[in-house]
This record gives sequence, structure tokens and C-alpha cells, in this order.
Amino acid sequence: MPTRPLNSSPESEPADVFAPSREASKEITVRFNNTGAEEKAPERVNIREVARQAGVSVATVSMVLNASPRISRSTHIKVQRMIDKMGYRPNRLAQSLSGRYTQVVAVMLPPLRHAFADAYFGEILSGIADRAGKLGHKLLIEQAKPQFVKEGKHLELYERRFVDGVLCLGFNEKHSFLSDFAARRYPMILVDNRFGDNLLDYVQCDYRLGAQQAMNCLLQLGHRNIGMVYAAPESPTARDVVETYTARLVEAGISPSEKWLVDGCFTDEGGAEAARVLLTRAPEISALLCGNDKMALGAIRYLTTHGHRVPDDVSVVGFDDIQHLAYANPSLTTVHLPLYELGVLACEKLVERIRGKVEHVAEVLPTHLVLRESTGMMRTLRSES
Amino acid sequence: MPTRPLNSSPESEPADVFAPSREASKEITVRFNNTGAEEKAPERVNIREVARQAGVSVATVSMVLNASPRISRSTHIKVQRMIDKMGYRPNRLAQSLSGRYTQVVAVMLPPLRHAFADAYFGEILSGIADRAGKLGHKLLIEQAKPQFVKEGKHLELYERRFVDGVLCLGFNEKHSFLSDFAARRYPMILVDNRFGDNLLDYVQCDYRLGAQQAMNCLLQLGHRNIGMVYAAPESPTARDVVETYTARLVEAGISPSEKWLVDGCFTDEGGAEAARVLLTRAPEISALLCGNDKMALGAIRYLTTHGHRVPDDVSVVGFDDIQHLAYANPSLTTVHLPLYELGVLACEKLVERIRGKVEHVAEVLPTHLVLRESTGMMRTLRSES
DNA sequence: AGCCATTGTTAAAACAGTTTACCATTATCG
DNA sequence: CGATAATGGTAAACTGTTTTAACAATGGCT
Repeated sequence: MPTRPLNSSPESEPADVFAPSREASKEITVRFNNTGAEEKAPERVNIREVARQAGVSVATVSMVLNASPRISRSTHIKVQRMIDKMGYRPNRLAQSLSGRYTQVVAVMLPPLRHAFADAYFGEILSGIADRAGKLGHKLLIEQAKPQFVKEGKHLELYERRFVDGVLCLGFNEKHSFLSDFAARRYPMILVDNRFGDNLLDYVQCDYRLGAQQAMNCLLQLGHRNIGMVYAAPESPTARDVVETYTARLVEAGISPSEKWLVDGCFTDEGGAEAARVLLTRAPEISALLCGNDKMALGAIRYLTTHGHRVPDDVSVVGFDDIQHLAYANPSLTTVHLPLYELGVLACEKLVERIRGKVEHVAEVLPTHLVLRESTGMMRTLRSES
Repeated sequence: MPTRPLNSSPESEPADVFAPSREASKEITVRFNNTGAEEKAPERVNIREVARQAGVSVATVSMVLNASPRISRSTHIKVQRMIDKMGYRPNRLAQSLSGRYTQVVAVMLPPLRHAFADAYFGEILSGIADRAGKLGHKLLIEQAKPQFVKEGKHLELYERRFVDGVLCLGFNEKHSFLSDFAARRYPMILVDNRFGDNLLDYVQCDYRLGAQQAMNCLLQLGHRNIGMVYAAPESPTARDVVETYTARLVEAGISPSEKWLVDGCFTDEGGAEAARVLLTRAPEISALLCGNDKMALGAIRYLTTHGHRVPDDVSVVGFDDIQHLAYANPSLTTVHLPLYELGVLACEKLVERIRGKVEHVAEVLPTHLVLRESTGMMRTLRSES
């Protein structure tokens, strides 16, 4: 999608955004404060004040703010000028209280220790944040700690009118509290996952397609004994990958073995350990498909430090295409998930759902393979050629 | 709401000239509702409803909610019971509108492409989020894109009453808009940085101490020709490190050379490139101090792939101690920054500042060295022993 | 008994907007 | 020319809470 500069330098903006006149008045304000009179220093102006100064009713100012067609051009200009002159900014608490929407959406993260420092979540969040900004929505972040859910705070988010809707990242069918949202018809979208029964709204990457792309690559390179480091079997999308992996093996006339499958817990260390287990109990393996890049990296680290060259002895394919891994050594061949775009889509669809423009959300985004250095032809084929 | 009946009672009562009881006419409404249909499932209950059912005034319910000591024990229990029974949740838009605080704080991130996926920001954010939760505050995230600042949206955050205060991560003196907050006395705390004039509130790690710990380590291992990969010279804390590095060299009787200093831009690739430049133009270097872990990692990657063993030929020390790097090969000796704790402290202090409990915030947290495998005795010393 | 505190409760006035029903003007048309 | 429609604007009701001033009902003390 948008290809932004890697180092977008913020100093491109002018040094002083505001007119010096405003700065001057500020100084006066501060002095006034210091003499100890009243702390009404920032002098909040409200809609009534604007209406009086513009010589119109409060309703008229409100309609100007909301660009109502019932206001004539001349009145609109007159009022808008006064708004600018007085520096009036509508109080959005009052707006939301009397209106229908809060214009805030929440992002819920799972209770992992490093949820905020995660490359996978981060990429999705970037997309969400960008689109939310464009749609005039603010973003609230919450981590769904057990305590949080137990106290029903996830429902309070709506019921106390903190937000209009919620995006849930990194949850799976084990997190039954997610059904609470649907039961009350509160707008919620599951991001990059779905529930088995498809009763919950979701947007996700096409993990089946991704797994096929990865398997095609390995099979075409001549690999037949392909191991898989999976994770989170309780997640439908993760199961998609395993199922596709198995199906492709069968299609290629290879009978998949239980010995070729190990859980790597989505972590770096888990990936390393999984590689150890796999190559110990199934030395015939010449390629590994990993459920995410972190596990792939861990696997490569284990392999290279234990006498297996990558890709000469063992090929490795990852999943995610997280940043800064193009520089790894060897650089990782991986299935690119359009996570930024998924975040954008999730936010877009959530707002549509909030506005009642759609009833149900179920969207899938295609993946593609990024061929780098961690994959190669199978050993025997290479020596033959 | 769009379909708001102006006249809340369905049956048109004669204008109740004598009855000042809006409450009375509402009772009819409610009875009507209750005996009528049940289709309006979520049926929002408000404080008036609770008051009527409990047979007390709205003020009393409000005081029960806020645990006012002016309410008798018996009344408190009676009202609380009704609140629970009806599942009443106070509308926080109304609470904030009438009250002094929104109970929301914003976190501002710099306009970097991967700001949300960053291990450094993520660790601080974890601390902020945990403490905010404990203090009953919600978290809003914003990325300070140039456009955002240019339109004055950072001030709107307060002026339209989105938040009570702001925490700014990853900014430096070049970002002059930060002074806007202080000029208006809006609560804002700079996290892990400060402005030269110290007019802005801040909390930070003790970078001078950290740099000393790192230099002590290298000097004690016998290194004398120590290079430095720095970054962001416009940031006071980053300058602290460079200054301390230079000072310690001088103290040890070593004259620092300009050739030993290279900017690595805080990135992995920058670190690799910096290492290349340093070892090309100053082959005498036997140790590197890096301004963060990412650059250290990049440097190690360059070194190990270009005939320099780490730590046998060159020792490397990082800064940050970001997670999952303990597993790198060789694992990284680094200065641990208490980023989680810094986040907690920042949030704590911001809320104190909002509440008016403190006037100015300036806190510094100590660092400590984590000795791992990327450092070793200097070559010549080793061979002597 | 009369007076002053103390205690617990309440009516009403904020807070700052949006929306609706209604009311003047003009404009259109048979 | 008068009835009807369209246009532009407004008063007041409404969103759901906190807070303050006032008030009744006790209790303690001369």
C-alpha cells in the first residue's frame, strides 16, 4: 500500500507552527496566573459565547459546525469567521454525550508480556492508526488481562461510552469472552483470525494461500521431506496452515508424518527447540516451514550453530515478513502477510459496522511469497546437476 | 440519538402546570415501557432510573458512586444494591463533562514508520499501560505526523477534552511543538529525554551512569582504543553518552579521536555500516560502544561476516537491553535501561501533575550493566596471560 | 424550652453540545 | 392574488452526570 520513507524526518515541518501573536498573549496569561487572580487563564470559549458574539443562536453555530445544508452561505461564513477568531474548539465530551458516536475505537491486545513491542501487532497497529486518523477517530489501547475481562471491563468500554467499537488482535477461540460482544451486538472485529462458527466479524490474511505458496516453492525446489514448526493449534488460521501443508504433501504423493510436526509457540526460542527436536527424530528432513518469522529465525540459529548449513543442508521458509529481517544472515524466504493493509481494512470495516453500513464483516487479504536466501534446491538434486 | 422523542411521555399529558415533577411524568413513561415490549434488549439505564427505583435523589446516587462520606451506611447499601441489580454503569462522557477530569492520557509517538513495532517504545508502553490501568486511566495513542502537528491536533487533545495529559516518547529538541504544551500549562511529560533548558517535565534513564558502566567494563578488560557508534546528536540523553564516553577515555589517559565516532542512526543497518566505517579508518579499534542494541546487533553482524571475531577480536557493548537478544549469537553485553519502570514512573508522575500534586517533574532512573558474551579481554592481554 | 451544631438528603444549577418542532420569511404557481 | 411550498433560523428539550446551597431532622448544651 503506501510506501512511506523509512526515515520520514519530522523536522520537515516549519519550526514555529503558531503565530507569534498567540505566543505573546500566552505570556500575558501566564503572568496573570502568577499574580494569583483566577486560573481561568486558557479561557475556554463555548458554543454559547460564539453564538452571542456572532449574533446568532446556539443551534445555528452547531449547524455550522456540522455543515448542515439548512444554513445559508452568508450565515455560515459569518459564524465560521467568529469561530476562527475566538479559537473555539467544540468540546467533544458534550458532542458525544448528545450525539450518537464517541469517535473512538479500542484496540485490544492479548495479555502477552511483550504485546506492545511486537513486530506483528505493530504492523497491524500502524495500519489501524493511520486509517483511524484519516476517519477522524481516536485510538484507545487495552491489554485484555484476565482481571480486566473478569471484571467485565471489556463491556464497560461500550457501556460507559468509552468507544464505539473494538478491534481484537491476537486472540483465538479459547478467549470465550469475545462472544460477549456479538451477544450484545456491540461492534467488534477479530483481526487476522476468525472463530470456527464464523459468527464473529473478522478480517484476516489468506493463510491457506500463503501456505500453498510456501509449499509450492519448497516442492519445486525438490524437497519432499518437509518439516513444519506450527503454533497455536487453537487458532483457525494457524490450523489453515497445517492443513494446507498436509494437503500439499499428500497431493505431491508424500505421506505426511506426525514426526515432522512440532509446536514452536510462536517464539524465537521455541523455533530453535522445535528445529532441534525435528532434526533429531527425523534427520531426513531437508526443509522447514515455520508458522512465523520469529520461529524461523530461531530455527535458523539452531541449525547454523549445529552443523546444518542454511540453505545448503536445510531450507527454511517463514511466515509474516516482519521488518528488519531482510538483513538477517541468511536473509529469510517468507510468506508476506499484508498486515499494514489488514489494519487499514479492519479499521475501515469497523467504522462501517458502527455506522450501520454493513451487517457482517468477513474479509480475506491475499499473501505472496518473498524469495530470499534461506531456501535452495535440495542437496541431492544440486549435486546431480 | 437521532430518534429522540422531544416529549418523553408517550401519552400527551396536559401541561403539568402545578406539578413541578418531571420525575412524576417519567414514572409513567417507565411503567409504560416496562409493561410494554421487551425488544429493546440493551436498555441503557441512567442515574435517574436508579434513583427512582432506590427511592432516593439523583444526588444521593451520585454520592454513593463517589463514596462520599456524607451518605449514611444504610443508604449506601440500599443504593449500591439497586445499582448492582440494575447493572447500572455511569456514563463517563457525562461524568467527565461535568467533572474535572477525563481519566484519559495520551501517548505520543514520533512519526517513524515502525514506531508501533519498536522494542524500545514497546517496553515503555507496557509500563505506562499497566500503571494507567491501575490508576483507572485509559490510554490514547497518537503518532505525531507533521500534518497532525501542523493542524494543532496535539493541542486539540486537551482543548476538546480528549485527554488530561500527554506522555511523549522518542522526541528531541528539534520537535519544537513540544513547547506548546508547557506554554499553556497543559500536563505533558517527556519520556526518556529532556530539553536542554529543562523547562519541560521529564523522566529519563541515567545515560551518563549507563555510559560509565559500559566504559568501566571495557577499560577494565584492557581495551584502550574504543570506538563509539552514536545516534541522534540532537537528543540530550544521546549527547550524555558521547560526553561520558569521551570523558572516561580522557580520565584513562587516552586521547579520544574523531575517527572513533560514527553516527549509526539507531538502526540495525546503520550499526553495520558504522562498524564498517570505523574498522576501515581506524583498524586499531578493539571495542565498540553502541548507542542502542539494534546498532550493536548490526555491528556484530558486520564484524562476524567480515573476518572479525566477537568478542575475540572486537568487543561490543550495547544500550537498552531489549528482549530476545539474550539469544543472539554471541549474546549481547549491554546497558540495561529500566524502560518498563520508566513507563510506570512516567504515568504515575503525569497523573500527579494532572491532579496538581506536583508542579514540576524531573526524575532519573539508574541503569545497570548486563554482562554477556559479546565482550572479552583485549587480544594482546589475552595472549600474554 | 430555646439555641446551635451536626448529619443526611435533595432540588436545581452547572457542564457543552445536538436535535426537533415550530415560526417567520420569501418563492412558486394556478 | 392568495394558497402552498421552500428556505433559514430559533427556542427549548435532551444527553447523564457532579456539585452546591438549602433544608429538615436530630443531638447536645445552657
